[in-house]
Amino acid sequence: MDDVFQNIGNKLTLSQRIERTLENAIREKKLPVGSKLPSEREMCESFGVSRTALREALRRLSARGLIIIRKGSGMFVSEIKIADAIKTLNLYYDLKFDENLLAQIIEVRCLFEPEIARLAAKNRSDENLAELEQCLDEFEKCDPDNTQREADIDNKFHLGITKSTMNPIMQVTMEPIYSLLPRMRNYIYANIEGEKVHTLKYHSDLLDAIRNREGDRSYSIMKAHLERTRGIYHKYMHK
Amino acid sequence: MDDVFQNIGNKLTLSQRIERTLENAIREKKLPVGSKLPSEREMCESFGVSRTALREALRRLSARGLIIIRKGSGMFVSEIKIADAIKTLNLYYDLKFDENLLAQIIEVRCLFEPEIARLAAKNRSDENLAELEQCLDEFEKCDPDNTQREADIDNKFHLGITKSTMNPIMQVTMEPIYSLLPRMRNYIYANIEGEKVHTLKYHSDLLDAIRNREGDRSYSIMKAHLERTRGIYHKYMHK
DNA sequence: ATCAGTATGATGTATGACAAATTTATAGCA
DNA sequence: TGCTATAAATTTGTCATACATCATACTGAT
Repeated sequence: MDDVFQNIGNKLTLSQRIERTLENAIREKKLPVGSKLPSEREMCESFGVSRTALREALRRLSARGLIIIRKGSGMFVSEIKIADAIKTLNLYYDLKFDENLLAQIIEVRCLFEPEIARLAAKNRSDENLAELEQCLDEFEKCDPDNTQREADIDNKFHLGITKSTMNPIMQVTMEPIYSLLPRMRNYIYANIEGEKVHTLKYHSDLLDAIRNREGDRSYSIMKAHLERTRGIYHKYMHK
Repeated sequence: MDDVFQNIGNKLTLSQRIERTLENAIREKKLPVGSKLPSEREMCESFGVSRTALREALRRLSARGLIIIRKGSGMFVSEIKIADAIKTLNLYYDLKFDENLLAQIIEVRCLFEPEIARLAAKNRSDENLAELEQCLDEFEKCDPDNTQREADIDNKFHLGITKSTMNPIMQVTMEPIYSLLPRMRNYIYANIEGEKVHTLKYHSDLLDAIRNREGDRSYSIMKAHLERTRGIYHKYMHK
């Protein structure tokens, strides 16, 4: 082990210790979600620290999404949302962004989404179906010049299929992928002449297969759909 | 639209505006990674705010991993790490944890990892191979009573395969899944009598297939490997 | 009972002071 | 000149106090 000598002089600051204490209390559900924290004055007293140190700990916790602070009202244990993690991932991608990113995303989608479509056909609920139908409808009616909105609806459709797997981990896993797409809207097939018709056909076929619980067919259609996207990328984008 | 009257009173606090300003500067790389921020005194002056407000903004940024603060030294723009996002996800799972989680994870792995194995066989480098070989070796030599270490090495092997796809998005996408596994070590097949032999065989076969760049075979072995895991889960764990 | 105004308590910001850690400058020496 | 040890300056961490701003509960008049 190389890390024998580490973590000894690693003194945490006071506010970090406070942060950790509160975080553990939340993790162990001594402070359940939705509950109100004591006021700053009270916590200062019970911790025996200044308001400054306490507040800086609370700022950190709120930045991480563990608590929400309402001015004049109080502080509450917050339900951590996937969105918090996705925000961090997005920031990561913002700084790591390179020209290969789009190709890599398409590759991931080609690999994962057909399987997702298969599972969705098996597990979908009627509500899922309704949502997908609405997406398709919106997509159909959408102004072709509004490529931004088009891409958003496209995205929502695919996310809807992922939700239909009824496996929340699946959704959490794929969310960051989908959240990456909007930022590269302008590079995406949506604004390639005549592509909307194809997308519409694929989506409509997919919906049909999922409605009838045809797993293998859903798989195939999704595969063809994304492979076409990949082809377009290589033809038009990849210089 | 129902939201005509929304988002007007939604005033951000001063420290939040400071946070956002600095965050944007980092995103736009006006403050490049590794660069030193001005001192608190200087920023207070240029922003025209108190030290309190500024510091609370800085605490938030450091909590989110955008900057690191060194007492007596200064503040520096930090390279955001995937680990930051994964920490948030882990917190999320900590609070959302229910008995279905393990089954859901296994399902995701059954769907995704065979495809990953196929791609890994195609794209792996010699370095990837060496890492996988080392994992296998360690796994073989590992004390069977040390199920914790065994599970960690197992994990590392699978993560190594994901890395071998040479697609960083793939890695980022799967990392949270793998990071979930250690916490459920005690529920996992590792401590089921005689299971190590099977795992070893699967891993060794997988390595062989990946070495020879046999994509389809890698797919099949991985599928069988994980389906066995799923079977064991349903047999032993799922009451 | 309804509504306006008020009192109270919560968080947000400002200021000044000192502590603690680090870096930089300085003085002394070889 | 170059090195070392000490001193000084700089920077972040914490404390204390005061006041501003927002949300809610209370009060009282209509």
